[in-house]
Order: sequence, then C-alpha cells, then structure tokens
Amino acid sequence: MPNNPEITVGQLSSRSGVAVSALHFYESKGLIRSRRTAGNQRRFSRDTLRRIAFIRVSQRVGIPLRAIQEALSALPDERTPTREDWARLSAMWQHELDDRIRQLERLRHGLTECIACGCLSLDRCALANPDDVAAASGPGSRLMVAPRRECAPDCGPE
Amino acid sequence: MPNNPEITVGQLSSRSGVAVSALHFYESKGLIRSRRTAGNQRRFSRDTLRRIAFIRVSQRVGIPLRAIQEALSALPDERTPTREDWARLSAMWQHELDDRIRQLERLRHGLTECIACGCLSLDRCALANPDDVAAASGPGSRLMVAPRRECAPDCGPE
DNA sequence: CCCTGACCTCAACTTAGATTGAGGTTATCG
DNA sequence: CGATAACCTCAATCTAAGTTGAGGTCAGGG
Repeated sequence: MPNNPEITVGQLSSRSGVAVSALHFYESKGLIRSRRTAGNQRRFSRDTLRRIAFIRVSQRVGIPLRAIQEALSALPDERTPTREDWARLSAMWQHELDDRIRQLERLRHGLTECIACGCLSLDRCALANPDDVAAASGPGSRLMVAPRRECAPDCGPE
Repeated sequence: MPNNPEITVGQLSSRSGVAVSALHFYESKGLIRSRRTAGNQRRFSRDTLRRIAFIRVSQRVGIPLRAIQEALSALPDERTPTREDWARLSAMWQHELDDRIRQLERLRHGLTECIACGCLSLDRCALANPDDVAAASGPGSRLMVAPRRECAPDCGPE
C-alpha cells in the first residue's frame, strides 16, 4: 500500500470526507498542492491526507482558512513533513483554543451574573462592549476585555 | 433624561456602538422595531438598547441572527420587557454556551494527545471526523463525538 | 471501439452579516 | 432663510467557504 504514492482527487475526497469541489477550492487557496498527469488530472501525495486532517481540525477551532494556509506554509516545501512538523503546527492552535475557551467562560460567568440581575445594560454590563470578539479573525486582533463594572441598581428595565 | 422616551437611529448607534447600517439591517430582519415620525424617520424606544445588548451577547455566543430573532420574538409585544423577561432569555443561551465550552475542551484535550503523538491521522484521530461541528447551527444539530480510538504506532508520517 | 464514470475549467449562485453608494428628504442651528 | 448634518430607500458590493452547473476531456472495462 505504501507502494502507490499518489492518489486521485476522488480518492482524496472519499478518504477525507471532504467534497471534491472543496478540495479544488482548497487547492485554489494554496492549502494543498497537486501534480498534474499528462491528461491534466490531479495527483496528490499521501501526506495531503494529513494536511486535510489539519485543516479540518483547525476549522473546528474556528481558524479561518486564510490563517490555516499561512500556518501550513510553514511546513517544509519539498521534504515530507515529519511528526515534529505537525506537532509544532498543532501546538499553535492550542493557544488559540485556550483563548477561546477563556473568553467563553468569561462570557458564561458574566451571563450568570446578568441573569441574576436581569440587566443586560449596554453601559454597565461587561457582556456588551466586548472588544474581544475578533480573536483569531485577522492580524491585529484585540484581546482585551473591558474591566467589569458592577451591575447598578438602575440597570434593570425602567 | 428618562423624559424623552424615544431616540433616533443615530443616537441608538452611538450608544450601542452598532453602525446605523447594521441597525437598519437588524430592523429589516425583525430584531428591533421602530415607530416612524411624520417625516419618515425612525424613533426607537429606550429598551431597544437592551435588545441590542442581547443581540450582541448572543452573537458572541455564536448564535445566528435568525435564532436571536426567534428568541426575541418571545418577548412581550406591547409591554416593556421586565427584568424577568430578559433573564429568561439569557438563560436560554447559557445551555448553548455550556455546550460550546464542553466541545472546545474536548477538542483541546484531543489536540494535546495528538500533539504528543504528532499524528493527525484522518482514520484514527478523534479530531478529524468531528460530527459535532454544527452545534447551534440549525434545528437538528448533532452533538455526538465519535468514540476515541488510540493513536496507533503507524499514525505518524511514513 | 465505445460507453461510462471520473475528471477538467470556469462562472454563477448560496448564506450570513453586514457595508457602501447613489440619489433624495428632513431637521436643526444661526 | 439657508446651510449642513442627519436621515431615508434601494441596489450593489463584500468576505468566507463553499456548491452547482454547463460544457468538455480522459481512462478503463467489456
């Protein structure tokens, strides 16, 4: 089985569960690469499967394709990536993931308080005016959360 | 100040931090409502601010506008919503939020293991083949995660 | 040899959540 | 009264992440 080193787009699709059209799309975005046969058909090397696994995992973390592409471009260009190469890449997302979990937990905490007071006041509630929505959505992402203020007595409905 | 009960779209925008165009958009989607003046300008009641706070918080949780609209439609139609009304609504998202946190934590756990083994194999890694991506994105959301299999010795690069 | 299924390209369409612009009206300040 | 800022509608555009379809080619089996 390690004898036929290349696979077709259809095989790649059925093995990865990703539609052929999506694979074309990924290739057009530079996330995967292929060689062409004499008849202009794509042939993928086996480690493309691993690339796709990485892409799917990354998408689950919430990373946009654009950023995944940039991460993948850190892989060695002609040598087949080693286990360490992949581990290094995966570690990158772990920070992202930690951040996102922390954000959601802050949000959950805030929501609990705000349910208690029923407030949801734009001025006072940490939940409004987030400033950390854009995490992992672009280069200059801002990660701060405004310091919480107390829910004031008048922050319920008038 | 509680004397002028209505605000313009510009005031709503600057107080909420949401662009006027977005407010128009929200109104077109039925998330907020307005009265019109003789000159066809929008006038919003004050509790629209709270609606917008709710919308923003919900978006942070990852709820699509469509679902936010449905939730908001549970608010009383002519009476100003009470603190309890809002609390009831907010509580709905808490379950969503818990789910999402749990998912991300599972993902993080899996990622840690996969970093250790460097695998990311489509066949063996729980991280590929998720089946729980679509949580909170549509009515029949599937929440299962495939039972984990061990990372096998050959799941590193060949 | 020819049929069929897998493959090719390219353009158009999809959904979500808006933003931008054109062209025109209203409200307010001095 | 006039300038200007804020408002109005409606259509077009944008990004992300693809899917769908038209029209045409390639490869392998019977």
